[in-house]
Amino acid sequence: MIVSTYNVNSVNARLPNLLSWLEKTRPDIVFLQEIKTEFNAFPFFEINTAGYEAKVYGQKSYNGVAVLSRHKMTLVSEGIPGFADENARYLEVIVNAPEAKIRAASVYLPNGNPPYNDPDDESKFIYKLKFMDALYYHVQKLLRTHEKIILGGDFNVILTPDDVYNPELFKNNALFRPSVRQRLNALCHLGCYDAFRTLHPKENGYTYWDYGGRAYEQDLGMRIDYLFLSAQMADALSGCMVDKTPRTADKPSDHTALTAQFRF
DNA sequence: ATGACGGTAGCATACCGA
Repeated sequence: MIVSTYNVNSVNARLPNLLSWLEKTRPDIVFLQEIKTEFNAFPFFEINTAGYEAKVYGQKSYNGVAVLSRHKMTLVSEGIPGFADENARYLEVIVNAPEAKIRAASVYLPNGNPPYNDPDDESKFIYKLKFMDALYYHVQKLLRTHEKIILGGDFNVILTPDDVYNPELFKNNALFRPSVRQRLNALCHLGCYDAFRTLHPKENGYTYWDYGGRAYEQDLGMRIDYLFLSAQMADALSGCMVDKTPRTADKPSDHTALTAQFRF
């Protein structure tokens, strides 16, 4: 079984890129973030034709998450249960694959940096911390089920200095500040296994490169997209890789896909 | 600290992003 996460930076702007990658990779489950469209404008026809069912938690212009699956799935929750959020950032489903029943969630954490015109405004950062706290308590509950669980998405957190090209530059950035790193570490310590880092302790594993300044060509990137596994899911993990093909294709997202393989 | 760059809304330019 193949599971991927991909921040597409608009599913409609990325549709040819996404479809050719789906055809080539044939993942069983895909988590999408920043689809930047409401439910009614999601390209259901093209995705269904490619062989995928889609669950969509959309939003106009900003945010929006989806799960694609080649197997039957049922909706569990739009948004983190118990957390009032005006933005579409969390979508949880159950995928009934022939080899396993899997609880799966697409996650898009807030960025948290202040607007450029008001660098002292901490409100977005506070929202990020609250979102992370809500996610922590929800995942704590999920893990008590002892199910096969996978959370995938853009977590907007650089976990360690090895996960960014120049940690000094990001010292005060909302992606790297101690309070968000501490919170993502706490999530890991609940029993969420970082699929990529578990199998690749040395590789940088970057999943995002800025559009500008030839950042991709110089590998000036960061690792902010993750696949987190419950122990029951991690037991089946057989591979994990950053798939750079969608980032190298025409009209790329600024992120690329992260893919894991499982054998049950 | 600031701008490059790209996407959306909507028609000029503002907002968002990592």
